Amino acid sequence: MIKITFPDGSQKEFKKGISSLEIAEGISPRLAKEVYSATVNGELLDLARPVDVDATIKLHKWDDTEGKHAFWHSSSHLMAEALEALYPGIKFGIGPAIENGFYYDVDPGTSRVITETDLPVIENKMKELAATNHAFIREEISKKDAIELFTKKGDEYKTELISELQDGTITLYKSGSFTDLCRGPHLTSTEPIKAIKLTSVAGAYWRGDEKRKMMTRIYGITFPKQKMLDDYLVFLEEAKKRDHRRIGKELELFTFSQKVGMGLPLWLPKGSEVRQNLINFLTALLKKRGYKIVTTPHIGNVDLYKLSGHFEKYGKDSFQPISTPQEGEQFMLKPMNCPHHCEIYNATPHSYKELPVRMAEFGTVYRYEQSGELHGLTRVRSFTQDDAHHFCRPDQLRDEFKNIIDLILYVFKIMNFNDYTAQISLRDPDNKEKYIGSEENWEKAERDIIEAAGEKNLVTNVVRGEAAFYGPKLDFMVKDAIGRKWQLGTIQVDYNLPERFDLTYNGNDNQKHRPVMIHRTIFGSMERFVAVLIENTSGKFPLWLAPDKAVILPISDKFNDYAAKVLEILNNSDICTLIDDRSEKIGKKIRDNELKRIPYLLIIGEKEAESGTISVRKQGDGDKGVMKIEEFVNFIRSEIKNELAF
RNA sequence: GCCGAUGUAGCUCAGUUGGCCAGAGCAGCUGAUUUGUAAUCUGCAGGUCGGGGGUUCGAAUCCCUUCAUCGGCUCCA
Repeated sequence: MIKITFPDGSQKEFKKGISSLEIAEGISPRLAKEVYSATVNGELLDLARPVDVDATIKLHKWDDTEGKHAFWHSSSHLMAEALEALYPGIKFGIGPAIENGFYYDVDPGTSRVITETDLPVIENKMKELAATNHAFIREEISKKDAIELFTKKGDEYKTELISELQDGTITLYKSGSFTDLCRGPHLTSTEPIKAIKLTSVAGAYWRGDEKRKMMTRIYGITFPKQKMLDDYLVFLEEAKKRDHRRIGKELELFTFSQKVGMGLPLWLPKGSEVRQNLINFLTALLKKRGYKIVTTPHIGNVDLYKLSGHFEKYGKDSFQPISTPQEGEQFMLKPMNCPHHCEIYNATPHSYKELPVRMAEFGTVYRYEQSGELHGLTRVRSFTQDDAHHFCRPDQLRDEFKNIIDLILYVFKIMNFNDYTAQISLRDPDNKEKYIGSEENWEKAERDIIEAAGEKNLVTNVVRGEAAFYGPKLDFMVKDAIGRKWQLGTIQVDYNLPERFDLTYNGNDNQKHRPVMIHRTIFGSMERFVAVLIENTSGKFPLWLAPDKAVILPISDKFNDYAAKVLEILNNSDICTLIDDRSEKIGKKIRDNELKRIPYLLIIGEKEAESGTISVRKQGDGDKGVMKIEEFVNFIRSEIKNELAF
């Protein structure tokens, strides 16, 4: 007998060699039906695997990531089986489960193209195969046999993958007529897969290398119940309505022009208002926290970027240098603000007593992003960073770092961004030559970041190989409407630029010392931040950010005079207000202005004109009753104050 | 940049296998109406069917090319 310990601490004895599935059945047959994989002694396994020793076990249902992953991973094999049936000779790359569903990278062979119109056919084949309810069978295989098997099959992608695996760790999974190289775990059978939707098809380089073959990637998602798929599709439809590109157009916030150039956003008046509100908000915050605001030009001499190292690394992929009438003189559109800020630091001598120097700028930068990569306001070629650089003594680094974390979290709280993730990006330990700076400095910087985040109780995931070339960083990501993650705030330690620009301060020993530099943004860029804000609020900005706070709706033309008077009072009280004096019925005016997401609708008719009041309706929330004009002014002011108070 | 898809009025979309002057709703402008909490009615105006080239008696529709957009990949200082 073996002893099994469950997550709640309870223990039970079972026969040696029992499977997780049988254990689940022993608890309840219903549970057994809902379980998709199990973690046994820390190892994620198929339900069918026998348990031979005393173990702690956790059974994974749909609600666990592990459960979903087994479900979707098996679905991806099911799709592969369908593809093999429909496209004989098709070759397979990798087919993992992802955050929402799964994909498989395939090579249909020359002269065969899979497009979206083919997806329903593949979907139907999958349903047909799923209905036959065949099992996923695990099999261990030697490296030699595995290579032989896939060589025979003619699948060079699989043989390439196998060649990099260690002998003795290679497993195959068979389902129906399809055999795949796979680590697992998988469902016991295709039986639970009830609802199937293939969502899109896209190109993807084999192993992410743009020099290698472009595979066809087919995305799909499956569920154990049709209702869950229907709900998911409705969610996607709803999310589309929150797309910032669509709302930006609807609410006249920003636009793009082919004549101006792709990826170069044009901020319309209302969008500019939102943007300016954000800038004013953050500027006030920065001044309180000891930042000094600076301003630098949009261009810089090429030599500046040669000195900083950016030219060597990114010069080829940037907007190309601008030549001047002067022979040999070249300027670049600035792709970042740091070199300019370094030179500002260098303009005056610094004592250890005045450090840290905190230098901030809403700096517009230009980066030549690849054309296929541009996306609304989230990925553009010109954008304004809420950039800042902290120049500090090494002993101040940790505290500076923690202060910035505080600031970012404070701003996210005001913005109601609750669903963010924090990622610590470190060097790729196997590729250290990719980075500049000394080993010693890198190690210290990485340690400082990890410890500062720890001291702030920040939940982070650590990713190796994602660091900037000059230093490690801590990034804050917020999701858009359909769950794509975008990096907003970032804090980056840099021991490199201070060396290159020979930045110094006088220590208490009257010797020159090297400051540490921290790069940081909170919004990331005004463009990306506004985009994410739009998608998170579906364009219903909080009152303090809204470009127009209220709109006056006279019930008929007879009250236009009184409406004009109210308008003047409100605008004079710094409450940006519009008037809708069209000869339309009040219902129509309400509808139109509700759709414009103006926070307050002020309805004015005979009663209001006589008593000097307004009837207040809150956007999305209906009638709020009658108020004196002064009362409303104070109400709006206190609302805004509340929104910004934490 | 790469793979695939898409491009018709300011916006959202119709336009059967190529065939008479390319349609609708919303928005806009007219005029009527003077309205009490999510759509009043009338009339008008709006398009070189992304651009260029070709096939054809005839192209929004077929072919080539180019530009842009969308979904991904790669990249992201």
